[in-house]
Amino acid sequence: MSEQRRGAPRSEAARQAILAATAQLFAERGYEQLTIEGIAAEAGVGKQTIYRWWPTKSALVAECLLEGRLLPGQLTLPDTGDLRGDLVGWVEQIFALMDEPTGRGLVTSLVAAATANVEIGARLRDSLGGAESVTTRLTAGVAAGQLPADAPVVELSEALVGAVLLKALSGRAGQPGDAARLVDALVRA
Amino acid sequence: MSEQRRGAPRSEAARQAILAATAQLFAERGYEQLTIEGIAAEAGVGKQTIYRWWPTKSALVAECLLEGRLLPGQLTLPDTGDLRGDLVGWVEQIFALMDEPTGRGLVTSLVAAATANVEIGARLRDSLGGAESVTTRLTAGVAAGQLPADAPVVELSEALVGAVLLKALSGRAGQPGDAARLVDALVRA
Amino acid sequence: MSEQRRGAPRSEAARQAILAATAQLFAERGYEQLTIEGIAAEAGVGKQTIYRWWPTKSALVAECLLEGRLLPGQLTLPDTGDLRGDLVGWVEQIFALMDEPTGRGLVTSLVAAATANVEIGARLRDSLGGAESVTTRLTAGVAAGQLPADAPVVELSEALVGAVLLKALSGRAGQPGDAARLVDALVRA
Amino acid sequence: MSEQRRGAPRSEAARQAILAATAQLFAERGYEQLTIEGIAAEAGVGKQTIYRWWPTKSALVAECLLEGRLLPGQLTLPDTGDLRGDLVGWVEQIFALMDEPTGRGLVTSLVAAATANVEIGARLRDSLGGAESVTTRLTAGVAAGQLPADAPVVELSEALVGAVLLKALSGRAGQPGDAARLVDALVRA
DNA sequence: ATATAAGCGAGACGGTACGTCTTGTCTTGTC
DNA sequence: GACAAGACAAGACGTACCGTCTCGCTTATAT
Repeated sequence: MSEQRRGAPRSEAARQAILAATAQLFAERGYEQLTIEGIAAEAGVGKQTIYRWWPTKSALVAECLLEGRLLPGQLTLPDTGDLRGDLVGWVEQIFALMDEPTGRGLVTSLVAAATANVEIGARLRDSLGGAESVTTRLTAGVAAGQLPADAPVVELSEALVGAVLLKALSGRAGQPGDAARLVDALVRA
Repeated sequence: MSEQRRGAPRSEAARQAILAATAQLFAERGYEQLTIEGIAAEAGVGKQTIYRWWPTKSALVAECLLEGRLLPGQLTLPDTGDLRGDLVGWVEQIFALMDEPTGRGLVTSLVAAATANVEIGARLRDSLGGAESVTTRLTAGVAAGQLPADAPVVELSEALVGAVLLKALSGRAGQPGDAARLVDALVRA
Repeated sequence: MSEQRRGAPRSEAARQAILAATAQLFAERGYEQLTIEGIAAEAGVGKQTIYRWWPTKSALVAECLLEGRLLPGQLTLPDTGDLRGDLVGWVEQIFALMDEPTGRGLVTSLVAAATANVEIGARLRDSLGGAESVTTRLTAGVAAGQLPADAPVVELSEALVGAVLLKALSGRAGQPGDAARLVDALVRA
Repeated sequence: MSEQRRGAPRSEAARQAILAATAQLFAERGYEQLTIEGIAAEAGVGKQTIYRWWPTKSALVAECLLEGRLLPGQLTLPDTGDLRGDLVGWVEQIFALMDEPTGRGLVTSLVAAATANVEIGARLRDSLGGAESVTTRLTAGVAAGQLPADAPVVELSEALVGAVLLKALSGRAGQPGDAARLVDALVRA
């Protein structure tokens, strides 16, 4: 029954090397400077091996993002019970990240990647905030009575993440008090 | 007294031709596919004339944006007295624009340009919303008593524009009702 | 044991097309007007394919010269037994060639190429005269008793070829009797 | 009667600066690397001032050569009474010059210039040897009875200079004894 | 066992665009 | 009107990558 494929199976070692090289070069140089040839050389792999499995540079970056190889892990939004404090802390973390040149490059590179690939955009929204962390946290806030029962959690989290991205793009991060003011504007009593 | 420059002055004709060609090719092909060589050819200009006055492709795009050559003019946010209605209509216009492939390309291209150049980012925030239209409209709403006197107009307008951009990036525009829900989430009574 | 090369082997078709294009454009326009870009276009080849195998324009021309693609074939120095007659005839042929604009361009272009590349100079000396034809002919003359046994054949042939080149450079070819006078000055008695 | 020209007369200072700059850059970089822009910059002169008076780079070089700004002055062929010794010494001087990289560059650059401009070729033949020095010296030798009365002085001097040039082009200068052998081959008792 | 396929590293290939350099012409204001 | 300065259209330079295409291995079924 099973029409079994012949020939060598895909090399997992090559796949790992490619994704690792992509993540490293992305971090070092950013999305624009990322080249397939550079990745192939760094990974010790033929270019064809990349083109065989990923149609575009952006697809490759999307897979890295999905595997969590691009974003630092500590950006998680905690739940200490203090909704406002948690949100402000999280936004401040992101602003601090964007104040280092490294961090701003990371965020703009991710956004650049997102402009090239809707899937990266969706992924980025989810992993930066969207469904996963912010929405969850807001929903918890509703359950805890810190937000009205009918609070539009999805819209609020998109607005929060969007405002952060916009600040990243326009290089406006970092003013002390910004984070608190933004959170208060969206999640006020 | 007068620091007198010598040599031929900058050619305004060349400058106009270059900006016009940039705007046209940007609209036709987007930021990524935009090439200095293509612009020079389209404008009937030597490449050096471009490099003499603009250091990068992104600076050239920034100047086009500043001169209003990239964004359709009809995106202005009106003031009919009905704050909520005005905002919802404006967001719906943007969502409608992004539903056409042309429009989404335009917005993502602008964002891509913004990732390459902070000035473009700032400009984009201002011209899409930021200070200029949305903030003004919200301030008018405060004056009209439709918003509390202490409403954080700057933060709210950044959140609104940011949410719109985020939807553009993640390809999520267009669900009917989205615009209204977003506006209500931010500017509720 | 065998140092095995990997990757696609060099394309002989591309090599032939490049050399043919070089020879054609050299004949049409001369060495100075020869451009790598023009050769690539004429040959239907990427520029990099030229740069991959030849370091400079002059190296490319040297290879064409080595393969006999630049000089007309009929310039051979015959051996009819009449040493003086053979030499005079050969010099007259060259002077006649240089009287046409094409011919003078060819020779000055070859010399221009030689100034850029010692190898071309050596090649040119050999193929125009030096070791190959004139020396051989003079040696035959020695054997036939038309020249003294200790005649400095190498120096004489260099002097003959040198004098011809010098006339080519100074545009002095073509006076009837010049060829005979030159040969007599060198190979008298 | 005299149609009097109006306006400023040609600036001799500019002319001198241009020729001096040309000679210097020619010596530093050679004919191929010589650029009108470089000369103008070095001379502190507008490009147009060069184009106004010289049609081409080669005409400019020709004028330098004519004014003796390109060749070292010590290359004169002396007349000590010893014809063979004078000639051998002169050829050895030239060979020695060509053994330094500077010297070979100088000669090949002059030849390159000659390929671009017949006038330079004629000038070069004359100033390196032709009419001026070698022919004169050989004529003196005839008068002194060191050469037969009917010796073809013009042809011999062209052959001598030509052989030297050919050696320069093919990079063959410098073997000790070469100079003597060459002179003996042409001017034997 | 022996075909038959596919994957792989390597790298040549036809292209496109880069950013720089130079050409020869032109346009200023100064002398 | 010559001059220094320098903008301009044109186009070649040599480099970097693109995405495709051979090569000669090295695995894996499938016969």
